[in-house]
Amino acid sequence: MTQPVQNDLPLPEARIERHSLHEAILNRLRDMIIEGHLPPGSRLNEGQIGAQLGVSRTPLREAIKFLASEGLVELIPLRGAVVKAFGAKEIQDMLEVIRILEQSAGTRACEVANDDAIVGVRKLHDQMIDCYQRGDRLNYYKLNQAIHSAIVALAGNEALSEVHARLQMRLKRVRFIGHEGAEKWASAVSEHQDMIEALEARDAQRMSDVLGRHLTQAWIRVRDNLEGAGAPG
Amino acid sequence: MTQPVQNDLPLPEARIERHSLHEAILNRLRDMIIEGHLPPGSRLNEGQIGAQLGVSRTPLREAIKFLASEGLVELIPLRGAVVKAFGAKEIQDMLEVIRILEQSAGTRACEVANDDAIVGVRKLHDQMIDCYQRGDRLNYYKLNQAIHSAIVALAGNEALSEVHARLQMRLKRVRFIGHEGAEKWASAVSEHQDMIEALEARDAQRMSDVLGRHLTQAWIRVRDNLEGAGAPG
DNA sequence: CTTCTGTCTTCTGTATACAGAGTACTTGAT
DNA sequence: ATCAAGTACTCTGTATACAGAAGACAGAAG
Repeated sequence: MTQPVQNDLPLPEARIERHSLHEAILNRLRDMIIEGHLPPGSRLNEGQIGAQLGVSRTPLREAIKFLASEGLVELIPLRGAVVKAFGAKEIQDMLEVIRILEQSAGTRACEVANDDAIVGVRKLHDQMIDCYQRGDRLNYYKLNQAIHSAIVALAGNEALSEVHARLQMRLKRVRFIGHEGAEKWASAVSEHQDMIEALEARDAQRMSDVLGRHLTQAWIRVRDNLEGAGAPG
Repeated sequence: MTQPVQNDLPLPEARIERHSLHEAILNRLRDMIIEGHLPPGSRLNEGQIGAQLGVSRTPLREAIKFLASEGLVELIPLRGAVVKAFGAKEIQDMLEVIRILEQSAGTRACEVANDDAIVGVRKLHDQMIDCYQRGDRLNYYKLNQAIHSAIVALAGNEALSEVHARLQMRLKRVRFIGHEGAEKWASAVSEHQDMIEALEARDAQRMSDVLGRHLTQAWIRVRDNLEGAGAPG
């Protein structure tokens, strides 16, 4: 790490800025958790991960503490951190809170969102439909999350967006593994279609209803894919 | 700066366990922020605070990262952490999210809470009324928070309770300074009276209504006490 | 008097060192 | 062969050391 660096070469983006190490480690750890490289319940070996990431334990531990407050890992005294494993009940509860937040945000969005922002959501929606038709699950998934975040953002409530983002982050892994069948995917797309129409019509009641239905269905879809997902309870 | 520091950390009863240092530092820092010892916008000098608490910078920095994820402090690259200063809009937004959460929780509580738990809330309420009649503002304040947390807990949704607790934590300082006048205090008590009655009657609609009113009023009460509270925006 | 610049101090960010608890392995007895 | 106790290794938690950036200050130039 403290090698004699030759400074006449630009090294376009290889170099990690001192001040961005924390963020960099955070993102790497989140990815490792979400992508299942660090499975739920597994311990985070600081020495090993630090070596793997090329940083010492000090900033790594700080990042782990940050993740602990985010709820992605759990701190166990004298035994370090383990990747948090969510049970079915916990997942259901989180999805219910997300539902509550999105319904409120959606209702508010119909009242206060400006037209340009709604057009922005429509564009995301069209892109997502495109991914659906091409069978591009990964980008569909990403756009799906982006759309939900965007709708929440339309409400113009920073705290609401933040809380929503945090919960969505925790569920990323759970939803990441869920490869639902064709008909479930189709119904999800259909719900999204209703959603964007309600939004464009600024029909708050319909928006709230369809969001409620969508999130309830989301839970059902997740639950069915939850058999051996290492989720106790 | 490297003076022999007198260990005046908690030391509540004898020995501090190795594994509890993290929690101890966290609580101390939270207290220092909530009680205004570290005013909003001020930088956290790691050396100074570490000496004051009798710990080295390493565990202190880890606690600061944790608080950053909680939203109590803000990390500024190469400049450390500063106590987060909330503007009026941010406070209003947070209170709105709390309102949303409490209304949902209150509604659900009327459906699923068991009788004993409701009796528990009633006891807290009676204690709070007692504090009101004795003019004991500090304990009134604490019981007030406890009651709201308890009502949310009645819904039996861990994620909901956690999100609610986090937001309430952030607002602790703001509400801590708010010394409202007699008539405002009286109306708050009156709202709480409605609240407990609605809960005992398991009247979900009324519960949601009174909670909505109570939280809206809470914002008004806070706003009026927000003049020179160092809150930009 | 103002402003710019070079230097010095202070503080953050990271790495390394060390002590103690946890974990696994080995050895001995039943 | 199984189980228990002792031992050695591993890993966490904390302290200290060090490099570099930010901020403060003083002196010189305009």
